[in-house]
Formats: sequence, C-alpha cells, structure tokens
Amino acid sequence: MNDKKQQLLKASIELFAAEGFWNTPTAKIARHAGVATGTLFNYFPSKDALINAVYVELKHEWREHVLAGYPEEADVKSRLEHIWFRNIDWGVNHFDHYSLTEQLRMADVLSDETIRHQNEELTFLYKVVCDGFDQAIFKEMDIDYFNRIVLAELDATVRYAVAFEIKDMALTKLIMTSIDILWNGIAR
Amino acid sequence: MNDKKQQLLKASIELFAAEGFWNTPTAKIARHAGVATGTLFNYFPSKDALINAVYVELKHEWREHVLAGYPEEADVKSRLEHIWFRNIDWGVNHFDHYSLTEQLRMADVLSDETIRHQNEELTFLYKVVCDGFDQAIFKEMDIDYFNRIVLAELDATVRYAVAFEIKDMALTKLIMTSIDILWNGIAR
DNA sequence: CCAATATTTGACTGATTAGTCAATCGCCAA
DNA sequence: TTGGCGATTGACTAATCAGTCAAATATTGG
Repeated sequence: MNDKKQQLLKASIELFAAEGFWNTPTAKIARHAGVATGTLFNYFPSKDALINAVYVELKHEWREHVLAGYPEEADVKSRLEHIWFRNIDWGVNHFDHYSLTEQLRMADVLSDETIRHQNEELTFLYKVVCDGFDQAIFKEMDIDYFNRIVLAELDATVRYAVAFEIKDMALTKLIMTSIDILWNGIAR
Repeated sequence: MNDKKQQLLKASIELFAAEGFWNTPTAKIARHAGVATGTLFNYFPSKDALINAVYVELKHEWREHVLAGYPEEADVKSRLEHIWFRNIDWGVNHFDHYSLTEQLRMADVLSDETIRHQNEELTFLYKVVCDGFDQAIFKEMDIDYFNRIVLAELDATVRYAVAFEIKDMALTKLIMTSIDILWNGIAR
C-alpha cells in the first residue's frame, strides 16, 4: 500500500469520524493529508471509492482486534464470549472508528464488491454460530435473525457504555450483564 | 394545521423515505407538494426545521398506532407485549416511515426542542418500565441500558421481518420468538 | 367594488463541491 | 547534464442547492 494512499485513508477516517462523510469535502481530506485535491483522485477514482476503502480499512482494524487471542478450538460459549468482549472493547476504546463503521454500513454507500469482501473476512463468525446451532445450544430460529439479535445487543451495549462513560470494573460488570441477557435470551 | 403545511410534510415524508433527506432538495419537495420553493420557506424557516417537523409528525403517527387499544391498567408483561406487537406491526406495515424515523433519530439533525417534545409523548413507555423495576420483575440494571436493549431487539426484529418478508402466521411466530428472547434476557 | 393586507411565486444569488486537466515537478537512466 | 516520464499540483468548471425577495396574485373587510 502506497504511502500517500495510506495518508489519505487516515485523513478520511479522522475527518469522517469528526464531521460525517457527507459533510467532508474531498478538498479538505486532501489538505488534511498534505496533498493536492488532484492527488486524491489519482489514488481513488471517486469519493465513493474512497468511502468504500475507508470501510474496508476500518473493518480490517476491527477484525485484527477481535481476533487477537481468539480461542479457535474452544467451545461455542467461550468463543462467543471472546468475540463479545473484544468487540465491546474495540467499540468503547475506538468509538469514533466504531461509530463511523456503523454509519457507513447503514448509509447504503457500500458497493457489492465491498460487502462481498467483508463477508469473506467474517467466516470465523459464521463458524461459531453454525457450531452453536449444530450442537443445539441455541433456540431454534433463523440464523439471520440470530445474527441480527446478537449484533443489536452488542451495539446497544457499546453505545450505552460510551454514552455513560462506563469504564474499568463497571464496564466489566456491564459486559457480564450483557452476556447474561444475551445468553438467557438465545440459549435453550 | 394549515393545508399547505400538511401537504409539504406529506411530500417531505414521501421523498425523504424514497431518497434520503440529504439527497432531497427543497425545490423538489415544493414541486412534489404542488407549491413554489418560496412557499416552503413561508411554513418552515429552514430545511432543518422541516426535517424536525417531519420527525414530530412521524412520531405522532407511531404513537397513535402503538397506543391503540393500550391496556393501561394491565400488568407489566401485558403492557410490554402490547407495545411490542403494535410497534412491530407499525414497523413492518409502514416500513418506509419507520425507517425514516430511525434515520432521523440517528442522524443528529433533531433539535433539543424536538427531543424534549418527543420525550413528553413517551411517558407511557417510561411508566411501564418503571413499574417493571418497582415490582422487581426485571433484572437489576440501569434503566437507560434496559431501554437500549429493548429498542435494539425491537429494531432487529422489524428489520429482519421486512428483509425476509415475514408475514401473517410466520410474523406472529417471529414476534412470539422475539418476546421470548427479550423476556428471558431481561426478566429475573 | 375597491383598497389594504396576506399569501404565493419562481427567477435569482451566493455558497459549496466532486471531479478535471494543463502545467509543473522531481526522479532516474543514458 | 539532459531528456523523458510518471507523479503531483491547484486553479478551474459545471453542477447543485438552501434560502431570498420583489412582483404577482388571492383574500378579506368596509
């Protein structure tokens, strides 16, 4: 990855997170990255392409963080708890990146290519959920509905923790509570 | 409420729902409502004010729908289930309005006045939740966290139902499942 | 029927923005 | 040193849009 391209991505993430991507002109991004407007369009054919690249970059960061120390061979509950902990940790400690990622996902700006690329990186998630269903750990429900419920609770927990500045011991306790709520809800 | 004002609100809702409110020019709204650009600004001092009025209008619709047949004197679980059913019903059958409401709530475009006005209309919600805590029906947790969890699951359920076109019997079954997941999660 | 008042109109303004492109720069090979 | 070439520049274009305002039109009261 080129040096200037990386700078442009970094600048985009900072500005998008601070002011929203619709309100951030390409000229401002270029200036913030220390290059000219034209240079931005050498590396990214359009603002849309830049936005997609930003999303891929953020999701990559996220994945690295969540997968650190992932107990691939452990039982379903342990794996799910690992993902849960690490996800909330990332959401709370990099909330601007977390929030921007969600915004982009919601905003209908992601290309099919980006979505496909992302799904490929999420196979580890898919695996743990399938294992849970295979082992009849979870209640009977559609896997897509299951995913939505899990992600929704995760998101609610992160945003609550950030909104009320829950930290340290209190955060650990909150995460415990959230896992309890989730597990009681979805497990047989 | 004035006739033209109502037309403008209606046109705004239709266009915002179809194309997003950032992508809808005021001129287009006015044309769609059958008035001139200038007229829009007679009734709403700015596009922001119009957006806020749209939100208030949608929330009003929502409240009417959710409160229809509300068993004010029933026990906590019955009241919560009523709200749950009616909310999903509204979300599924008026998804464009539902989705627009959520978009507006997320997008940081609502004035303090609008938010205050909305909270006043939500006392019935506040009451049932407080009753639940007073009667020690729910697990011990912060009321704000509780609210977020409930709304998150509700939203996940609506979006899943719409995405997979769940209807009639299947929808009723989904709602049952969702209540089960919620209740097992939050109740003692 | 007229005058006064209120409402409506839409061309216009000023500001903003994604994307272009001819000119310039800087690097390297001959 | 020089010629060539890809990378970089930023002034510029064409388009878009929120909001204005003077003129036109409708409404109301006497």
